[in-house]
Amino acid sequence: MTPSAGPQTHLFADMLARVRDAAASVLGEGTDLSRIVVEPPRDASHGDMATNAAMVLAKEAGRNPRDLATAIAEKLRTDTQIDKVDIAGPGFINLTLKPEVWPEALRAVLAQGKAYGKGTVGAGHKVNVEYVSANPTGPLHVGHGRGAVFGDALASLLAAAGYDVTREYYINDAGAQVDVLARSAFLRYREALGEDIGEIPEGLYPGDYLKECGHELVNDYEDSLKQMPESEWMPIVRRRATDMMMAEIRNDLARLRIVPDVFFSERSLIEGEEPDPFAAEPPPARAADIVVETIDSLRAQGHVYEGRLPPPKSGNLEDWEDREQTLFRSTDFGDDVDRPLLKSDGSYTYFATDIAYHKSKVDRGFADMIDVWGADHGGYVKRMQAAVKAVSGGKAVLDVKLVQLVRLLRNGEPVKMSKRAGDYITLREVVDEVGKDAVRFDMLYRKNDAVLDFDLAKVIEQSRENPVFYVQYGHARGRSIFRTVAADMPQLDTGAAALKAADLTRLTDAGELSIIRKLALYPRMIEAAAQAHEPHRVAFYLYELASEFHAQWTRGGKESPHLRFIIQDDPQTTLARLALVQGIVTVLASGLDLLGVEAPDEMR
RNA sequence: GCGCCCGUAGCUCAGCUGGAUAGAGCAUCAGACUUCGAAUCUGAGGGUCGGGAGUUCGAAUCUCUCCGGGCGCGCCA
Repeated sequence: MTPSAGPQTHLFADMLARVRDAAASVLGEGTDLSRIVVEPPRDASHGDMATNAAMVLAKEAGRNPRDLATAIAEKLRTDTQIDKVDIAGPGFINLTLKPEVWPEALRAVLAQGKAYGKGTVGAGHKVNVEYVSANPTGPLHVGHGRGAVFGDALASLLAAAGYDVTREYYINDAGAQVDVLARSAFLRYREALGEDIGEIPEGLYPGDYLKECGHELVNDYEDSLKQMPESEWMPIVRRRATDMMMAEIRNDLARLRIVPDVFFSERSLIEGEEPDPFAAEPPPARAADIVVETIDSLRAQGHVYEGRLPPPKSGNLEDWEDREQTLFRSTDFGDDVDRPLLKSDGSYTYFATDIAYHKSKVDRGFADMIDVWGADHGGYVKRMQAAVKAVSGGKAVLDVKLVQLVRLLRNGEPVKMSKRAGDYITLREVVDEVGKDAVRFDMLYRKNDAVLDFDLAKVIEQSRENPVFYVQYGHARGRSIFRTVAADMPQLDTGAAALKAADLTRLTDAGELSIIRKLALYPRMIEAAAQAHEPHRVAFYLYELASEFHAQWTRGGKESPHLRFIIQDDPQTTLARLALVQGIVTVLASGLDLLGVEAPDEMR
């Protein structure tokens, strides 16, 4: 196996396999090797890679770590790709690879191009990533944007790791809130007919965004809706209003380069309406009420019963009424209390339809599903995971990623917002103001469970220190080298084939070798970030790679001109260094693409 | 009261599923542009990883317990 054997493997995975073989040959087959890790050492002077194999296996083997390390090291010393094996500290095995490994690692980047870093850990696994899933009752705000960006980048990351990914948006179009939306739209419809509607009553949506909907209803129905009782116009107006809102939301998402594969309507679970109003192909016929079906099936398995719940602990008992109701036995699956499926008026709780929805994911073949929710839904996680267990017979796993709230600031001052008053900053406004790339990168440059301060002024004014421009500048700078060399050394062939054939052993500078090591780490980073469901790792990796590149660039200043990437009278060295730059540019572009951020050729 | 999340440099945050001497950016101070792009780089100072106990070869990371902050706790979604 060589490092360039293809996307199935990479330097670290390859070495991990070798270390496991060595460990197995010392301790015998059947040893648990799963905890062994091969990673870059903290300190480069320790070598190229380090493994904890001896320390992890010592206890089970009943040997002391240093002795075991000695035995494993002995095996590794025979490996053709390993130059030096040292034992250090409590039993680390430090590996120094043969010098020729690194040129090959860089050549693998050049050979694979955009495919470099793509892995296969997810091969054969379908994953459903559900994100945003906002009520279609108003424009998206910045908090929705964070969930959307996070979910989208996570989906891209999983796809890069080989998973078969579906990006899904669950339209909450069945609750009381969309009825409120419809009444609000109906008011705008009357307004469009010339009626003086005065102040928007308390409890309805006051935003101007429904005025257009009112006009459209007049165009299509004239004043006929006005003659109908609410029960008749409600379905018409509701459908029109939610469709319009969803069109707006899709537009907002598209501006962030977010395009879900599936829009799944909650109402479709209940009424058998089209589940995806935007589907290219008509949906398959459905049973009239999938929620009933789901509950019945759970009841048949003994997971649903009629019973009573203790009063809620929130202190607010005003509306509390002790009564027998239909409950899901979620405590059998790890939840704290059993959860109601029906409201007192007989309609489904949100949870009930959500169970049916997640069952549909199971039915569609997803054993892995990820939901991206706002942090205020944290109390909902256990019951949903319980439901997924019940509905899949324990075969499916739901991971819920909670996205913390976004504090919108301008020059450090909180931006005042009130949804009730209808005066809040929309996601679209923010994207228009600071740009898609800054929004996306900023939101991905943090863990999902950390509160995010998003300062509109700083994102623009401090653009010089903004990480997104730092990384993009790295890419543009790399591309500019190729423009320069084309002008200064027109006789030099810098095509892909020439770069691949370059004499990469000329890359001997410590900075150059460090960059190659960083590039070699990329596939491992993708794999780990995908398995941990942590797209922010990609952003940090890119920042570090750009940083090493910027540093290497500046080293070739007037103190050490021999370290420049372009050496006019040395075409061979120039070519080798251009190959390195190409590797950097390739990985930067690839990583930025995962984050949905552009990789510009220039940014003057 | 219970559950979940968070607490790391003055500020904003990483810390690669338990590894070696805890790292970046901003801010502060001192430096590098007749340069392949200075939207860049080099260096310095700055830490009881909220406190305490435990688990083990080894803890910012796992367990317990306090402290402090956030979210949630039928018929909102």
